[in-house]
Amino acid sequence: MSVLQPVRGTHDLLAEESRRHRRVEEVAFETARRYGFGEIITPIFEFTEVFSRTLGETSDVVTKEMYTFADRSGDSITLRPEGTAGVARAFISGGLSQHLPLKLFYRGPMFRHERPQKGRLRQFHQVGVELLGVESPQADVEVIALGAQMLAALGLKDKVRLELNTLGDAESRAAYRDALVGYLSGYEDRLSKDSLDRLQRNPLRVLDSKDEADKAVVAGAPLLTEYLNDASRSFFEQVQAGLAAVGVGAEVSPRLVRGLDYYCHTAFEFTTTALGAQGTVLAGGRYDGLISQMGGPATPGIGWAAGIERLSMLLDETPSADRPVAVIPMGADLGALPLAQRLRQAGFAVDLGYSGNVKKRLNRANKVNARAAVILGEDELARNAVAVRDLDSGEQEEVPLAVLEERLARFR
RNA sequence: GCGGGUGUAGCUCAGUUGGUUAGAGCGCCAGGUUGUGGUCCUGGAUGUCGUCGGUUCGAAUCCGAUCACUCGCCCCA
Repeated sequence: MSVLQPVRGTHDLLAEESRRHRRVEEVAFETARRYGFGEIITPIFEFTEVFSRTLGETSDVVTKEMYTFADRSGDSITLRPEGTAGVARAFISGGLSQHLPLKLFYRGPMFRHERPQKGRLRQFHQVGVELLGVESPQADVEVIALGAQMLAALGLKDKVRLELNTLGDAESRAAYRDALVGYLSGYEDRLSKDSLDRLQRNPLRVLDSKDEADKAVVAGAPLLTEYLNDASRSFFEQVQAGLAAVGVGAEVSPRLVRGLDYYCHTAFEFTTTALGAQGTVLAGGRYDGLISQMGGPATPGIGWAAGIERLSMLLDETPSADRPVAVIPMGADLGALPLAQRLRQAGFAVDLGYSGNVKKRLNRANKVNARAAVILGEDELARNAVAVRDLDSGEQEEVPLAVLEERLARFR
């Protein structure tokens, strides 16, 4: 088509799409607010190390998906690929350890240089929450319940399911990792190329392989639950019991793992089958080691992020736009502009066309789905009145200018 | 990053075995006279047929490259 195309994987959101997008954002923020979360707005770019150090040097995000560039002073800058690292950086640089526990909500664009697909973009948007400073599994329960409530408020309760797993603490995870690598190394001849690669970079990922041969090997692999120490086992049990107590249904999914290095204990995903290959709609977990790994005071944390575009696609209906009041003059110089101004200042959404006769202006009023029309005619104005027409019923009445706002109130 | 599919007006699409000025529906604009919409009738505008290059007397139709979208893989929200 035109030479002027948006950059691959980016989109303009307008009209219906933008309303769906905003609805997801607003419902998420409102739900988070009820759980005591306040908003944090961090920059959309950070020094590259903020991401490369926290996400793991070998992760896909760091090795091939970051938008990185040198700024004018030569510093390496990266457009944020996710939200947690920036929040963690803000926590440390802002000395927020004085305010624990800290409950933060964020929203905004994220950038990943991936091959676009349905529900997968290069600039996409997330809402997310982080709860910092609480070791207790109560935090995990609260954060997951918040996610579930937000999804329910969006009408998605029946479209998603919650998968839950534990990665154990560092000790359990290390022990299991060794056992798993030991087991898988015995089958290198049968594993797929992808899984041999995973074995090097992120062995737990092999558990989630879709390759049939891999699945056969994985079927006999040791289970993480066998390697959990008492503390980790107890932690996971408390999370499950807590979720049951607040009525959030979860399925334990032993093969659910996380791609990013900083996770421990709880890992969870809300998934759907409605988005093709992109099933994950909201995902997160516990990251007790992250803040200290970045050089801050040891601080536990748990959080999740959800893709706004993915949620937006699942919405059953598009929120309707405002229904304005149309101001329609039947001739020039009838004071339409001052009247529109007066109504706007009184709080009405007012549509005022720029040209055309009455017929055309009424047509336009339909197009913008106006609820009512205030029609200015010379005869009525001579009596200090205007005609107010209910555009749904077609009823019209003459209203004295002095009481216009009052009579218009029902069309708001 | 890898593999498959697609790409014609704002939108959804049609375009016969390559053959003159590329079509439909919806939408848009204008009219159906003097101050009233959503229906109806009539008329009108709009496309570098994604882009670039090649084959041919001639290409929207064939070939190549490229870009974008789309499905799957990797990975992820």
